[in-house]
Parts: sequence; structure tokens; C-alpha cells
Amino acid sequence: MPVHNEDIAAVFDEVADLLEIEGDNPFRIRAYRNGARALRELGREVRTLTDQGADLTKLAGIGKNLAAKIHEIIDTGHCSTLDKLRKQLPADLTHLLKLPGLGPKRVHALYHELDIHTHEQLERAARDGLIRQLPGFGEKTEARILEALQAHADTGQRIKLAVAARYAESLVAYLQSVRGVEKVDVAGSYRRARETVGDLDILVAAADGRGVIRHFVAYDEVETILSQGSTRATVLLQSGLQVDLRVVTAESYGAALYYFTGSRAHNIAVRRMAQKQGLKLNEYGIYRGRQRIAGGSEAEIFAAIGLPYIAPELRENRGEIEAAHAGLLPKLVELKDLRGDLHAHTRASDGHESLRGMADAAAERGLDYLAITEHSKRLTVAHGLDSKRLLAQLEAIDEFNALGNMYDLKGGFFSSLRAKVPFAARGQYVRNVASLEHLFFYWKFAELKEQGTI
DNA sequence: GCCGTTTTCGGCCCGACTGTTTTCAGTCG
Repeated sequence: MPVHNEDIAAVFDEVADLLEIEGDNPFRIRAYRNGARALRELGREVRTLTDQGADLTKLAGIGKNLAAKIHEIIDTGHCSTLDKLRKQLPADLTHLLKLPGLGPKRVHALYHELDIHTHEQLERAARDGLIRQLPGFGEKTEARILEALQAHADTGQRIKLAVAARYAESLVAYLQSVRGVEKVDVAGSYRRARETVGDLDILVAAADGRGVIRHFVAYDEVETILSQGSTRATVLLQSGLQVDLRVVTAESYGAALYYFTGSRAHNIAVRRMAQKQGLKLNEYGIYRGRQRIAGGSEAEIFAAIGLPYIAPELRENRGEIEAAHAGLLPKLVELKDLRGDLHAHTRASDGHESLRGMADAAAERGLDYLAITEHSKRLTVAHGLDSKRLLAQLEAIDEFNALGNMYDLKGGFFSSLRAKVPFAARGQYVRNVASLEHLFFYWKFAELKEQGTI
């Protein structure tokens, strides 16, 4: 049976969970979690490395011990450390950790005091009022456990970045309208532009945190307030999306933005770096002793720790810090780098603009070329072009192109026979890049035309 | 359990909020 990185990472995570419940050395636990993350972010199968006889301890976060366990899992399909732990503790105990509000200490108490290791047992005990009797637990905790069990089915869902953007943008607009708010940003994985987002981390600069937070929790779409203090609050929206808000003063804004953009792994690595320089980095700034030496902007933070600016999209501790040190950070593709659009429709099929309108829009966006990719006659609902109309459009395109640089489209217009990708709405045109097939159709079409075949 | 510009031992990121306490442990991000 093939063993994938994810399988081994899951073993390490479970070992970490069980060790945590047993109250083991926190640093040993962290080492297992770091090992799991290293495997998930490796980018290739560790199995191919072992097949090649590579030394796994060369991987960051993998030492002699974890390397041996990886070999064991690949060779035998088992991890003796996990097997041993599972004999001591029921395997399903780790599921309780997933419930918000239940950490290792409480799960430990629930298991050792009340022999609880399943959701069903937990629910029964909570309903019978047994949980509130445990030391460190109370009525509220018991009630929250019941709530968490109820909500458990629909938690932990990640949503696509574009969907998150809809919630984020209206929340940002709302917060910007609150009096005293100086700046608003969405941090976290949203700012790092990950494909999916688990929750929204919103940062606000304002002198009066309490006032901002009062407005925040009163937002229309807020369903539940999970916590509310003077500098932070957490809510659930009606959609189930969790939103965390942090409020800091303007002088700490850069440090806070950096801190809450993460990723966690990136933060830990950079803090270590700062520590070695005798500096302390937290969400309020960079400190030498008690003196704050930076904090207002991210640029200040990077300057203070001696790194060039690292774009949020790169902050995953996957080599970007080393690359920054070496001056080898990659140049990211930006909107302004986009030279052309290889998929566009006009009113001739199901677009919303004329050829001229599309050319104007392309020129306005600074594009060099634009491909018009109408539907073929096969797609009647989209008013696809038959050969006659297609030829007429080609003529029109040729006429436009003959106008030279009037539109400043260096590559000009060109056409392809059909588009398989759905129509991209105006303003979203950068999202769709035509497949090679479109180009193929274009070239072939041009060739046929040159030959006089069509 | 990992790691090393204080390298084989002794460190390991840091702070806010909640609930249960009566000064703090547990959880979370």
C-alpha cells in the first residue's frame, strides 16, 4: 500500500494529540507537529526520497527520531509509538480535541475522571450535569460543550478565497464607516491569498478599541458572539464563517498586520530570528529591552530585523526567509504584468460589448493583445457564430488591426473558433487564461485563411 | 523531539479572553 506524506503527517499529528492529552513535554509534542507540517509542505513524496536512499534528517524539522519513524511507517505501515499510545488511550479521544473550548487538559480530565472519549458520552454527561462538577469546569463550560457538539457538524469548513472576499469586503466597508477607525485590513490566510480561507482575521487601527468592538459585534450578519474584549472579539456570521477582529493603535499597526497575516510557521521563524538579535517581536512592535524600535508599518518591521520586504503571499516558512537573506526573493506576478487576454467574447455571441468596446477596455487595462473567442454555431443558446458571421468578424478585426496602434494593442486582436471556458464577466477578465487549444484553433484558423481555404 | 553565529545541553513565540477562581489555568490564534 502506497504511503503518502499526508498519511505519515496524520500519524505524527495523532501522536502529538495523544501525548498532549497525557501531558507530555510540550516541546516534544511541538516537534511531532512540526514534523507533520514539514511533510505536508514537502512538495514531493517522502517515499521517493527514501527510495533514493536520501538522508531525511536533512529536512528541517525532521531529526534522527522522526526520520526513523518515517522509515518505519513506510516499511511496515505502522508506527510503534502510536500503537503504544493507542493501547493507553482510546483512539477516538483525539476527536474531542476538535471541539472548540476543549483542549488537552480538559480532554484529559474528561477521560480520566468520567471515562468520556466519544461525542455521545460527552453529550450525555453534559446533559446529566456531570461535567460542571469537575474541577476547572463550570456551568458555562458545560453549556458551551453542548453548543459545540450541536455546531460540530458544520464547523471547520474552509471556503474559497473569492467567496470569502464577498464577506470580507462588506465587513471592511462597514468597519471603515465606524467613527474613530483609522485603518482596516483583512489579514490571515486571506491576505496571503491562499486558495481557501478558514476564517477572517480583521485588523483595525483605532484609539478606542472597545467602541470599535461594540460596533463590530452589532454587525448585521453576526449570528453568535464567541468572545468580546477591549482589543479583540470573535464572532460567527450567519453563514457560519468565523471572524476575528483585533484593534490596535496606529503606532502598532504594522507589527499587528505582520503578526496576524502569519503564517504561524513564518511568524515563529521570524521571531526566533529576532530573538537571536536580542529583539522581541510581538503584535505591538519590535522591542529592544523595553524600548520599541519599530511597529507602525510592515516596512519598518522588516527593516528592523534586517530583511527585505517579503510579500504576504510568500510568508509560509517554505524558504522565503532564507531567500530574503540571500536576496533571492522571487518577483511575483502582478496584475500589471498581465500582457494579454486570451479569452473574450463580444456581443456577437454572448458578450456584453462590441469589438470596439472590448478593444477600448483592453487598451485601458494596458494589455498588448486581446483574443476574441466567440462561441461556435453549435452553441445556439449563446448565439454562436456560423462561418459567415465568423468571417465577417474576422474582417472587422482585420480592419481594427489595420488601424495600427490606435488602441495601443501591440499584438492586436486575434480570433479563435470557439471557447470552452465560460464567459468571464467584465472586470474578471484576468481570471481566465485560454487553454492551448484556443491558440491552436487560432493558428489553424489563420493558416486556413492564408491558404484561402476559408 | 529538534537544533546550533552562546553547537551535544539547554533552550524552544507571545499575548488576549473566558471561566473559574480569588490569582490563574486553559484555550485559542
